[in-house]
Parts: sequence; C-alpha cells; structure tokens
Amino acid sequence: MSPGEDGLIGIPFPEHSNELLSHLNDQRRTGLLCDLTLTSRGARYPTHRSVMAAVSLYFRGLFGAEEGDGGGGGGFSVCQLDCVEPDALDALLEFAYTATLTIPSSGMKDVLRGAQLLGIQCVADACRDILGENAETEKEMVEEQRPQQVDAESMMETRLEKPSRRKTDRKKVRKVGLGHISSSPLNHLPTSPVSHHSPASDSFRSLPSTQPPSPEHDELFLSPRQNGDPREIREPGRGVTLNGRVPHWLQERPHLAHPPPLAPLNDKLSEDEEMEGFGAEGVLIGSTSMPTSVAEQVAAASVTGGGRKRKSQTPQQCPVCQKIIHGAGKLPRHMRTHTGEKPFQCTACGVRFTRNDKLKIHMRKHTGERPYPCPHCSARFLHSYDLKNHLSLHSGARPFECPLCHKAFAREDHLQRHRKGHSCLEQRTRRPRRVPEQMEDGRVDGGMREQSNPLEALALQAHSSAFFTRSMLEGGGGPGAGPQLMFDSDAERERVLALQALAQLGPHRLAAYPEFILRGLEMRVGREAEGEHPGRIRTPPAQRNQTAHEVGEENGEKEAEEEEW
DNA sequence: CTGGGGACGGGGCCC
DNA sequence: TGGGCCCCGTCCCCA
Repeated sequence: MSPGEDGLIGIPFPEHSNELLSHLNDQRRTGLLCDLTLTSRGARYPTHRSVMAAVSLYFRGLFGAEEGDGGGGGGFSVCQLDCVEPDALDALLEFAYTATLTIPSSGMKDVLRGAQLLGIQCVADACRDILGENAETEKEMVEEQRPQQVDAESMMETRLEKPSRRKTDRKKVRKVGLGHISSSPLNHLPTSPVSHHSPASDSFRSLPSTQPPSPEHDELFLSPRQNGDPREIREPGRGVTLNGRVPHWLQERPHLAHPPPLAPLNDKLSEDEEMEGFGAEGVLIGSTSMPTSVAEQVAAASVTGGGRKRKSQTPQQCPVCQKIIHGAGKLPRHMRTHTGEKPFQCTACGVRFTRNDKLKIHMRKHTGERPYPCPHCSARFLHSYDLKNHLSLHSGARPFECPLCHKAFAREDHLQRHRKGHSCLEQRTRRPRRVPEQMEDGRVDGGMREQSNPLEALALQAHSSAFFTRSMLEGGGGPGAGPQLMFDSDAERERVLALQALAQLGPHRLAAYPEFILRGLEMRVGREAEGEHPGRIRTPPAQRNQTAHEVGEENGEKEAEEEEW
C-alpha cells in the first residue's frame, strides 16, 4: 500500500472535539457568547444556538427555519420551555455540552420527556432503556386502551407518566452514542428542517413571538395521505407507529446520506449492548471522549462482517490494531483501550476506569480493604501481585538477572528498566549468578533465557515498537514489495503507517468513525509524547511477544551492532 | 539508579 | 457467548 494517495497525511487531534466542547461549556457557564436563553418555570439557562441546533432536532428545525426565512438565525433570543422540567433541562444542557448525562433515577422520566420534546433521541433512547420501557408493548397497550382518534398529546402524557413495568433499579445501563456531537446521529440528519417535525410543537406556543413556529412545523404534521390532523403523528415513542408512520427521527435514519456502516449493529446494540451502571442513586451515561458505543459497535463489526449473525466465537481480532483477543467477550474490553472510554467511575473520588474489575480494586483504597496480608510482616496489600512482589523481599529471591552486568533484581520489570536505562555498564564483568530455584517457575524463564542468549535478549529488548504488524507497517507487501518509507522517528513512522493500515480496514467499517480511527493512533503517539522515552511506545504484551522474534530475525544484524557498542 | 506501590491491559477460568 | 473475577506482565511514578 502506498502512502496517502495524494501525499496527504492526516494529523489527528482527537482531543480537539473534547476541548472544543469543554470551552463551549465554559462559555455557557460564564454566559460568554451565549445567544440563546432557555427558560423553564423561572429558571434561565444561557446557551448557544449552534450547540442546541446540533444536539436537538427541535432547535435544529427551529433555527433552520429561521435561516430559511432569512432571519439569519442571529441575534439573541429567549426560548421558554416550561414543558421541560428545570432539572431535566439542566441535565440535557449538561449533556449537550459534556456528552455525559448525569441524572438521578428519580428524574429519569422528566429527562426522557424533555429529550423527546426537544428531539434528543440518543438521550431519549437511553432513558427509555433505563426505564425499561418496551415500545412495542406500550404501543399495544395504548392501542388497546385508547380509541384510534385519541388525542396524541394526551397519549404521550400517558406514556410518559405511566410508571414503567420494569423498574429503574436496573443495574445494567445501556450505553448509547452520547459522545461527541459530531458523532451523534443527529449530525447526519438532513439539514432541511422540513423533515423534522418536532414533538415539542406544543412548546411552540410558549415561544416568544420573535420565534414563531415555522410553517414547516405545520407541514411536518401532515402526511400526503393524512387528513390533516397534525396530532396524528405526534407519538414520540420509539418504534411506535401511528397509522403506519414512524416518528421522524426513526424515519430519518434509513435516509442518511452516509448511513452508519454498522446498521445491523444497531439492532445488535439495542438488544444487548449493556454495560455496568452506577448504582441506583444516579446514572452516568455517556463518555467524554467517544461515542460510548463505538467500542462495542466496532467490536461487533469486526466479527460480524456487516452481517446479521451474532458475534463470532473467540478469538476475535481487533479491527484497529489487528491484535487477536482471546476470551469470550473480551474484545469490547480491548476496544476501550483504543477509544479511551472509561465507563466505570469511582463514586468516591470520580476516577474513571476502563474496566469494572479495576474499579472494584480501586474501591479498596476507599474502603481500606487490603485483602492480601504478608505472612511475614504486618504489610497488607491491595493486589495479590503486590503481595507476591513483597514476598520476594522476604525471600531475598532475585531471579531476574541482567545478562550483561549480571545484576539481579527481584522484579522482572526492574530488570527491564535497568536494561533500557543503559545502566548496566559492567557488562560481562560479573559472573553469572547461579540459576535460582525460581527457575522452576515458568514466569522467570524469559529473563533467564535471555541470559543464555544475549543476542536474543537484546533483540527481545529492542523489538519493534510498531503498533501494527511489521508487514503492515512497511507497506503490506513484504520487504521486497517496494521502497520503505523514511521517518524521522519511530513515532512518526508508526503514526503514518498506522494511518495507512487503518485505511485498509476500508470505509465500510471505519469511515463513519473518524474520531475512532484517529484516536487509535493518538493513543499510541500521544503516550509517547506525554513523556515516555522516545521511541518507546506501549504495545500490548502479547503484541510484543509476537513481534519479538520477527524483530530478532529481521534486525538481527542491527541488534548485533548495537550490542557491540 | 533502585526499590516499591499502583495502574493498566491481556488471558484464563468459571458461571 | 458474554461477563465477572483473578492473575500476570508491564509501565509509571515516587521516594
């Protein structure tokens, strides 16, 4: 594969969207550049029209109509939304500016209603899922209980006020795409407001006269085959159809100019995309870094190949780093290492983790639990492996020996650090230690094997930091396939080549998630830039092991030269 | 530079 | 098959 077809190289700034949103939120909090004030029962919320238009179908349609009317959409305006509870409106605004929805379970219904009214579908979906609403069942019930010509508005009220049958103490919270606005399905919606009838139409009446409901809104409630009763299609319920029609946002999805490539996954996600939630008191939804479901989506995509069949059996291959992930259900976990998602938050200190089990261990810090006591002293530890390390102090065992200077260490990582630090100046001046009993333990055999073969040891140490397989990084055609690219640094080389490698995944799979692609790269390059040693890029252990031999073989001469220094 | 604690990601086992 | 739990290897940070 050649470099970028026209020589262009995309430089990712994955944090840009986060920072942008953060700055907008700061502006909102300080009232800076706010050109729209939302009010609800006396509470005032300064905000930005552009942000609201980006996140809300209602506002998009509203402001879009203004644009169409030549109003320019400029100027300062006030929008009264008494139909949305102040707390719910606050939560929705918080979501709009932080991509995270934080709401108490008790307020879920209000938020759901507000999201429905404002056309923030992902939030509505999430709330609905948390509330355990079953649209189909609801529809049946509604149809059974209500005459056909029932007022849709009152029907909506009934739906929203009716307690959910599956109550809210559900621990599992479905994660939805609440990430970047840029990643929201809303982003793909047609720009024309005509197709956006808003369920918030009733709130139009409370809008200031400077923002009359656009004619489009009336049109929105009309269907060519309808009798003109605008209420007929106002049912906001998900998947609910009235007279054969579906709510507008459900209709829009199939009409996307660039539909998400993972369409079958939508079903998948709606069925079983569930994550650990956070207690019954509050629910945290979303991610500050990515569309939270992307990891799961891509994870599923990597194995479904776009089909409808379920996820395949393990092992599964990561579509980003090509790494083979062993173990059932481990791929979504792995994908979070690329997306940066940390869905598990400590309720005590707010620290977030990518995995629930890590959070669980972390919680021991707050509970004071140290379940691993040393039998030889009073020390107690959070982790079993900490105890194991500690026990080596008592035993005096130092099974990890530098093959060059023969200095011994109690921990393997300390040996590695020692060698990477070029601190073993006494190479070959010390006599090798006797092989300790720990050699029986397979865990140390790597280090001791290195001792037996210093060349291989160096090869192992200086293996490639490549994120992708060597063949991919060097063009996918093997050593003789073409001229190798020149890079100023390993990081640059990796970044550029990884971009090419990602492109190999094809637009079908990744085009809709540019942030995802770029983040996967940034995760690697960024780590290096954050202060790690130059050229040292974290690579999954398995990957390191996998490439060690390749490097040893391909760079054998080079490594030998380095050894001779 | 080294020792030690903590964090993170992957794999295995089990339900 | 997915997910919880545990262990391991590795890395980062601090003293």
